[in-house]
Amino acid sequence: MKKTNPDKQAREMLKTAELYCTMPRVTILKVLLKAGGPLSQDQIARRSGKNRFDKVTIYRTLESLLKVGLVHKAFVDKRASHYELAHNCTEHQCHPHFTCSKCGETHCLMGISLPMTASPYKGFIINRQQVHFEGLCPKCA
Amino acid sequence: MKKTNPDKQAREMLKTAELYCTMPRVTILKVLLKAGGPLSQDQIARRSGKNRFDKVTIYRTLESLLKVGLVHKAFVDKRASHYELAHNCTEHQCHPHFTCSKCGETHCLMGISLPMTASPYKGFIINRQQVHFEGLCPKCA
DNA sequence: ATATATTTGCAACTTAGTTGCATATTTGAT
DNA sequence: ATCAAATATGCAACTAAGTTGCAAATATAT
Repeated sequence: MKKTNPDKQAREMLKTAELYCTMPRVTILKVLLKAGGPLSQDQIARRSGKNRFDKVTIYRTLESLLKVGLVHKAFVDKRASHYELAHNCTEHQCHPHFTCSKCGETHCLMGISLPMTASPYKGFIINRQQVHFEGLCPKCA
Repeated sequence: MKKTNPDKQAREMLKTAELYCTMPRVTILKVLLKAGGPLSQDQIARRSGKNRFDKVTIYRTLESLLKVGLVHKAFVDKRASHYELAHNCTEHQCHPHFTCSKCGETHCLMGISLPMTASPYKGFIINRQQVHFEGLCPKCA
């Protein structure tokens, strides 16, 4: 198992997606890689360290990453969208998320299989599905 | 099957819940009864007819109805929470929702059974689950 | 009818997210 | 390495959902 170099990895993701390789983009990708779960604009900003990007930049970066499919909008909590890397997700179906109502942390439930995509409710065409759980995580239970 | 009187029905719901029976509450309940699906504050306001309540009143009314369990927060779309009557929903589990990405309408998928509540992901206690679909409704397909 | 408990509406605020535009950075060609 | 064209950034100003404090209005029980 080779030592992963997040910086290199981020740059390669951008190059493959044919996006300009800029500092905000590299940094934000690294933050998301490290987090391993969904983050809001605000969380990303606070985890970007010395690189204090304008929130507009973060939003626009996330939009670019969304457009090329590197990132997903995972869910909305407290009026804020949370974004995560699209690893392991098809464009139609992502894993469920679990938000702890005590500590506020969100976890990705990768092992659980999703219900359907296969329930053609008379004429409805499902393009995306989202499953969100709320409760207590192991630490807070 | 007796003719339903929404006004009476709304008042009875409030009385049963031991809430003051005020005009905003009755009206908002009637709007929700008629809609049969989730509505945002804005949508409720526009469907309240001549009774133009302040948005603060609508939010506070919804909060009261939430507290006594008459109403659910169904999902968030375009940064706005959508509320619906808690008919047919336990406090833990509601039916899935389907939002059409073309016309924006949201439908309740009552027939579909939900996946789990029964997948104890090592230590996570699930208190609520939400399933949301996006795609094209029959009219827009 | 009236006192008490509760609700309403206004104004002012908070915060996520957006838009226009001038400046700065990336990139590819030379 | 240099430079022009393409693209991204940051600022300021804005939009819109939702919240808070408080005085005035309304519902309820007696």
